[in-house]
Amino acid sequence: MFDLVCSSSASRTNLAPNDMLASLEHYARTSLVKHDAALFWEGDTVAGYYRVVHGAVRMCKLMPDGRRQVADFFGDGDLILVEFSETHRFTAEAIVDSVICFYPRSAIDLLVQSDARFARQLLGLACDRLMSAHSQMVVLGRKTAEERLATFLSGHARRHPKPNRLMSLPMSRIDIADYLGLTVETVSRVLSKLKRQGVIELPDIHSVRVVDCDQLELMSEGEA
Amino acid sequence: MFDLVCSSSASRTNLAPNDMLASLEHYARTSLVKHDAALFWEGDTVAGYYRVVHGAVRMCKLMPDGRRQVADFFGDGDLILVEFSETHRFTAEAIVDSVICFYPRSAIDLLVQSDARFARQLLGLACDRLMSAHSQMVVLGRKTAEERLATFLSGHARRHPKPNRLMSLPMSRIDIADYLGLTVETVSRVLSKLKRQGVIELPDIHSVRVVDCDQLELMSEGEA
DNA sequence: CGACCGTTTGAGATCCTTCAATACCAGTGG
DNA sequence: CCACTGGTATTGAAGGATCTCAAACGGTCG
Repeated sequence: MFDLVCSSSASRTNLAPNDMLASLEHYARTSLVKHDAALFWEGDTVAGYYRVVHGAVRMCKLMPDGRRQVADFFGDGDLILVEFSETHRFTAEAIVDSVICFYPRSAIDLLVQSDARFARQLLGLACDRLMSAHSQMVVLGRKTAEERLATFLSGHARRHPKPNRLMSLPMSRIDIADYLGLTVETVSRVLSKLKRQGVIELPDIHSVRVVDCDQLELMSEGEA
Repeated sequence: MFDLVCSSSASRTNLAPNDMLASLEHYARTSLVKHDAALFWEGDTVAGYYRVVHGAVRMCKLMPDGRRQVADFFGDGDLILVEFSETHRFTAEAIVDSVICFYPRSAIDLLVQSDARFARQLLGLACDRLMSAHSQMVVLGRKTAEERLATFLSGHARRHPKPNRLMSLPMSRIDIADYLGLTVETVSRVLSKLKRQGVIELPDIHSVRVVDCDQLELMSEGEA
């Protein structure tokens, strides 16, 4: 399984987590996390940091009455950047069976303290994530259901460019709904509408083919 | 005016920006930014970093049709952490006449590269902000108008504890609306309702007294 | 004073949610 | 092989929270 640790390539950011974490591989422990199992729960003590070697992870928060918000999705190669606080403020769960690499907190902290270049790279990663988070606020605060789905799909297409424009959506409709601040029904309705309009195709439940990428981009900003 | 640079104390985070930036004061330039004037615009080249010495700043994004989302507010002492990208992805504007300190990018970059401790502190700041951003996603994606206002007010009260619970809201109702993903009218209506219920008082347009803090906290999670 | 701008309040419209029914698919056991 | 079952997804109809449009209010500044 260890060879999987260095197998990923497509990162969400321009940074290379593999380079960045190369000096940590000595301390890393890789494990398999089953579908819907948690990497950690909100309230848990921060024991270390996780990287998705292969699979998919959602980071979410639950309100007392059960309402849920998915703050972010992580795919192959992504480092789950957590706060420097004592306890986790969010729950991380595997969307599908995933290979997860764990780095003890002490190792990361030591490296951050001693290696300015490493700290710089982590900082860059954190700033990129912060920017993405702020962009997502525009989605949640100001966009219509159709614009939200268009933003989600075109963003996904941009991050995971595929030869035939067929990309996989490992997460369920509920996950998408909770990520976009909508209900499952609305997500389903809008996807059906986009399909009817010929903007996308839905070969199977976890696949989307973006037929008209430009149109999708326009829709994502309400310019269609 | 230079003495103002070191005057602030109440930070949003547990880090001390003043300590952190002490070694940068040599390169810093302080200036006055008028009410509603921009520190920088979306699309501008990132020339450096800004810190609010005294005053208040909003960071926001505009959609093509004029819809606006305020991603964050910055108060006395806050460092406006920007991405390491070439251009600004958001616009920063002064909410009131503000004293703003500017640090050239080269100086910060150099320090980040050379001083692991400094980089570590910036990283901590970035992670804190990231966490706040994720929390705001819950607000924007899943909370009702009443819960949003309650969250905003109790969060503000927690960050700016005042002896008589009288805190200032320098931003306009529109700013609050654009921060919470609501309309001005809804913000106004909910504030009136909270006032009627005796949870808050509104001595003047830019002041709020939190009468029942516990109730507000409960309301912010939909447990009232 | 009077114009202006931001805020508050009211009434009707709308988009999304809620509730409900149906469809679909994989797995299981007869 | 097929019926059964549980879970997820889709589709429909009705309701509701928030938005939109509109008017009144209130403070500020010339």
